[in-house]
Amino acid sequence: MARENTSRYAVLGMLTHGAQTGYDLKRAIGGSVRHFWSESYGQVYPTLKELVNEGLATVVVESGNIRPDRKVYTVTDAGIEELRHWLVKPVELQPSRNELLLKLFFGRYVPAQELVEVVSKFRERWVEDVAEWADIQDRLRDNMENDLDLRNRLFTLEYGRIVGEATIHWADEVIAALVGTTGTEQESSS
Amino acid sequence: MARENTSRYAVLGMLTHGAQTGYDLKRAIGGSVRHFWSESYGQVYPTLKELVNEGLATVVVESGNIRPDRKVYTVTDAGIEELRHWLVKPVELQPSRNELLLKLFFGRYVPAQELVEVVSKFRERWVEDVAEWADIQDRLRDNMENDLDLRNRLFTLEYGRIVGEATIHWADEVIAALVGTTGTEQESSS
DNA sequence: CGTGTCATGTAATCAGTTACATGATTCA
DNA sequence: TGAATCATGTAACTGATTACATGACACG
Repeated sequence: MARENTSRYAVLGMLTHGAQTGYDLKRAIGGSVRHFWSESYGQVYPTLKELVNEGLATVVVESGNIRPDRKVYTVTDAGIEELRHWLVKPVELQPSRNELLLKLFFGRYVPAQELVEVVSKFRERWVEDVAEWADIQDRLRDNMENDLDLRNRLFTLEYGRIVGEATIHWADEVIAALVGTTGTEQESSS
Repeated sequence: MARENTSRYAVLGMLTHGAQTGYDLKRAIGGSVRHFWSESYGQVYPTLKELVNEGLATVVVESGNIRPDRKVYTVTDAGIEELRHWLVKPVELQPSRNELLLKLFFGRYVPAQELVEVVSKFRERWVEDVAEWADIQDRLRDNMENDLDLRNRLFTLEYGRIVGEATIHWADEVIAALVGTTGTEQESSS
């Protein structure tokens, strides 16, 4: 089964959202979509080359005056079509690997107190993330550029908020339950 | 930075939870932890070999009477120690790639109606999953084997329920917002 | 008699990160 | 003067999946 190379679409999409160079692209991905996507240079540059080979983008080299040659990429109509085609395909079920849950599952090998600490740290990270996203959400709404991109972007931020709060809530429950059993002896030798 | 080879711990952990052979292990992972973990044979067999090389497990070949040689693995004390060591380490922040959010983010290139469909399918899958996990949760609680493993396992199922419900709730909001704008023209040509 | 289960594994390939390599310019 | 930013890329490696290869037995 063709494993879906989603990086292609992330790159293609960001090009339609104003990014022009590989460097640009990487920064843009580290910006507005960083809470749900990431790419490395080792992925971005080869992908751009491929897109050009396949006619989904064109490149113009801006050499001369400034620093290293700047390669400015532009999406072609075929590129937009490719993006559209991907957009309407139902999402693949994500690989679903959750390391924290795996640790909890095998949790009997350490004292409850240790589990509490691991879950607490996990919780703290979510608290920070949710706060950050809520912040971006507020600033975006103030900007009041009332277009489709804004609406869609708010959806993604809202996801972070809702799912994040649920995660925090779950962590609270788990911590409470574990603290309730502290003192209860965990199996501590094989 | 050492990328954390979590498969090792999944394999190690499942060995402590009753799995004995590679085949076993794969099935066990496809069972009780399938909603948050998965492994392929191509990962399981080499990992088992490594664990033995590192003294974290031992293997006894059961040849003779039955079909192909059955290789029965057992975790050593060092293996349990290794598992413990991993358990108390804070979880790495997950790569966080969410394809659905990426699609929403680039959503302006397709009509709102199409987005509604993509989100709806995503939602449906979560509804099924949550129902399934709630089911397992109920059955487990009835079994009433009141040990630590049960408690920890219920935590993982509870995660699925809470986060799943939040996800469904979010999807409802998004769908409602999108349906509210159907008819509003999306940009449909570059 | 064919399908499913038990049971092993490897080779090819893919997706992705990290580290390396280079180098000018700008700003504190 | 030294760090940050702009800007390119490649090579090595890792983690993981998929497809392939083999084969016997049990059950309907």
